[in-house]
Amino acid sequence: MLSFTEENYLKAIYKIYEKEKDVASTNAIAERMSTTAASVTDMMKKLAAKNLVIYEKYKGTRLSPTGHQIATTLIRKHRLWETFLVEKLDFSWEEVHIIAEQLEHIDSDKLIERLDDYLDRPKYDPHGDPIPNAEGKYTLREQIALNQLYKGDKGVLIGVKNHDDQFLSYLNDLKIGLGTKLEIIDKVMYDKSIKVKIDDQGPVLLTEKVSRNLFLKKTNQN
Amino acid sequence: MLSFTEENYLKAIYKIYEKEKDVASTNAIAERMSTTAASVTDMMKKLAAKNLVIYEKYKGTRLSPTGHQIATTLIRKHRLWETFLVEKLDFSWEEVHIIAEQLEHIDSDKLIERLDDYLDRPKYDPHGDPIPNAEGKYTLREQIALNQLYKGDKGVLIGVKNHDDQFLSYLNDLKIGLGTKLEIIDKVMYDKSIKVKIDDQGPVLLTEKVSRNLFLKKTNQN
DNA sequence: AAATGAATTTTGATTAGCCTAAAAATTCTC
DNA sequence: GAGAATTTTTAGGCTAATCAAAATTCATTT
Repeated sequence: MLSFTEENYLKAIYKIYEKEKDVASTNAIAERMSTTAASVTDMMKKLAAKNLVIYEKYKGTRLSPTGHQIATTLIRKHRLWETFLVEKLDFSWEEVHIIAEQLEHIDSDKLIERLDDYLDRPKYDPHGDPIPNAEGKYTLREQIALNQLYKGDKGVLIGVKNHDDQFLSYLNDLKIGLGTKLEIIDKVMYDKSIKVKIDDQGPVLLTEKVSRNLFLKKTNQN
Repeated sequence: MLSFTEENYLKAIYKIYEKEKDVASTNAIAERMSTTAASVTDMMKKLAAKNLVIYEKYKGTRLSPTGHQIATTLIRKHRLWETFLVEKLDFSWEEVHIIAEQLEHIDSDKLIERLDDYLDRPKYDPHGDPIPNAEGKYTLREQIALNQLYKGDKGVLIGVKNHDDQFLSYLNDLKIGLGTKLEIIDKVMYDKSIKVKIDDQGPVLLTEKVSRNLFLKKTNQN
């Protein structure tokens, strides 16, 4: 049985690996866990002794197959719970992360599978992130960030890169959510801001910082 | 913020108090928590320092108003989650306790209230136990143990005293659950066993050990 | 009121997770 | 490739929660 803390370390390593596609450095793990490098070194030794990670002094840490399995299960649980909170309990997408951080540690295989069934085996969570299946596999969709599109392009929002409270609330204010149709009216070269039409509403100006964090499925050809 | 462990201590004290209507002795708490009296003494000092319990050396421990509030909230959460697991995820009543022991520690007021709404504000959990409301109040029903009834009496099962896996599974086998109609066909004075008709099925013999643990609402007068 | 036995507390240790400060290894820079 | 800067590890210590064993207090009996 793993502790809450050990599980969180494995998840942190997984997340770093997802981005870097390389070993997770001690400092990177420390930053993600809001702790010190010294604590990370201690924990890596412990997890290595349990064969959950492959740790090489001064080189960094990778997940072992077992560690990887545990990490993807945590992601699966997290995203299923987020889906439950939004779909069934009517939470909004910026509220669910904190609660799911707790729920993901509930230990019951049967519970996860029943929850998955109850939600009709969803493939994506309320932020558009893929939900791994029981084997840890998930399917990525073809998606492109809004700032990569051109004037005249149209698309539907299928995911967000940033899961920040503030960012998501800002999108709520703009009435932008998953499934929202967006069309690029104009791009301002000077500051890379983009004027978009939102679900047939009047046009709105989005800064590059925002448009970079919106993933669309293109609905026009070219 | 309380730890998982501190919360469990408060719940243990509450449960002892529910039964004994008196102070909870150090040994009684130790037994419920499967720990030693020494550990309990340490913890009582800590909880007393936080004003969650009233602890008097060598005398025993009672809950403070704050401690009582926390304990009933835990019971509330536990019973709501059990209800969720049975009603929505189709678990059976003997499986839910272990999982709810974990879920009850999830910290989010909004989550509890949303869950309560989602379940249509149930008053009783899958074992027939009352669910405290947000203020910690609950309503007891008029109920009587099956072994207190007489030949010819009829009733509906509205609760069970024992929550043991084995006991509940045995009831499942007999097709006895909450809402099941029972009628006393005969009482054997010698061993206090009772012959009952179950929901219009053929009669079955129940030992006193079983009948003592079944709470009914009487449906005949006399 | 002393003695006995049970209940409870104190004492001294252990483990997990974390920290700071110092030392060591690695990487960068010129 | 030597020295500087950065990263990582080691060393030593702290706190929370636990335990076994010893000491204390309480309750009861004689």
